[in-house]
Amino acid sequence: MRDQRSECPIAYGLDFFGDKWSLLIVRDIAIYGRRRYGQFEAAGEGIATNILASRLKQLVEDGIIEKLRDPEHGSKRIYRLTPKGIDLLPIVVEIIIWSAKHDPDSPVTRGYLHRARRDRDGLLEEMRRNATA
Amino acid sequence: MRDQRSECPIAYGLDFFGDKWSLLIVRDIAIYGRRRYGQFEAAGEGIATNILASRLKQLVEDGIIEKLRDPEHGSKRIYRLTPKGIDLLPIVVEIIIWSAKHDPDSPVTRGYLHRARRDRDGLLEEMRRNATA
DNA sequence: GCTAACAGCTTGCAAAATGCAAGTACTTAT
DNA sequence: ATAAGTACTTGCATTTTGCAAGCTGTTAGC
Repeated sequence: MRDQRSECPIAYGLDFFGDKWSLLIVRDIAIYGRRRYGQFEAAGEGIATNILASRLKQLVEDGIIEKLRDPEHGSKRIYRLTPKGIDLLPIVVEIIIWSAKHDPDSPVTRGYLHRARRDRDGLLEEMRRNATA
Repeated sequence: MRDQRSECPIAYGLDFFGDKWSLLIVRDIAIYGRRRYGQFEAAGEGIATNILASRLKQLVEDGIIEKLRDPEHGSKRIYRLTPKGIDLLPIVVEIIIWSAKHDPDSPVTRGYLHRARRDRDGLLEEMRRNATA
């Protein structure tokens, strides 16, 4: 358990994912289907390898993702979201909605936004299925 | 406009509020009704004064909060959420829900969680009204 | 009008975090 | 046996954060 800053639930949550990279890793797994170290590294966000390794380790320790060995390739490691990590998806969706509204160049489609508002539970359910596929 | 890390909407949003302190400031204004520098400082989270000043300045520059002079007290500054900042409230609510689920000592009440799920729009509307009172 | 207190910062510097670039260890492919 | 793939670790430079003291503008009290 992290040292707690305060008893506020927002501060509590931000102690887990209040840095930039943690939610981007969750995004990579949940939205882009990336599962391996090299894929995170190659995601194009410019993360340093020591920071990536450090964040993956922290997210595993926090129970947000899990690290498995690829049975077919001994060198490869597979990262997956745990249920605790999957519970971050509503936060990810709200960030997408916020950015779509405030980024004039946002690539988010009208269809996605429509679905996020009208069928939010359905969208989240589909994301959960994709994240555990 | 910040230097953009990538075109991903999550990365875009996190460039605005991906550090710990920014969302805590939004929380202080929206949930605790704090509006002044001294109240943010005294919120008990341990923020350094130079960081607080720097974050407030950045949030103003980003259009998330606005800074007004108290007409009745020339030294005082009043910070308020802009519409862009108010649009962060759904993210704040999702963080509260996540923390309530995963923090065994969470102070979040069952009533709050019930409302967040069954009357999410109503809760958000009430928060918006409180944030602009 | 002067002084103290209030309010909101700024500054210099130390500590911590982040990132660069090279290197390491284990595994697989040839 | 060697080269390549994969996932890191390491040393060090750079950047960010935070501490503590101090500064500037305004108000309150006398």
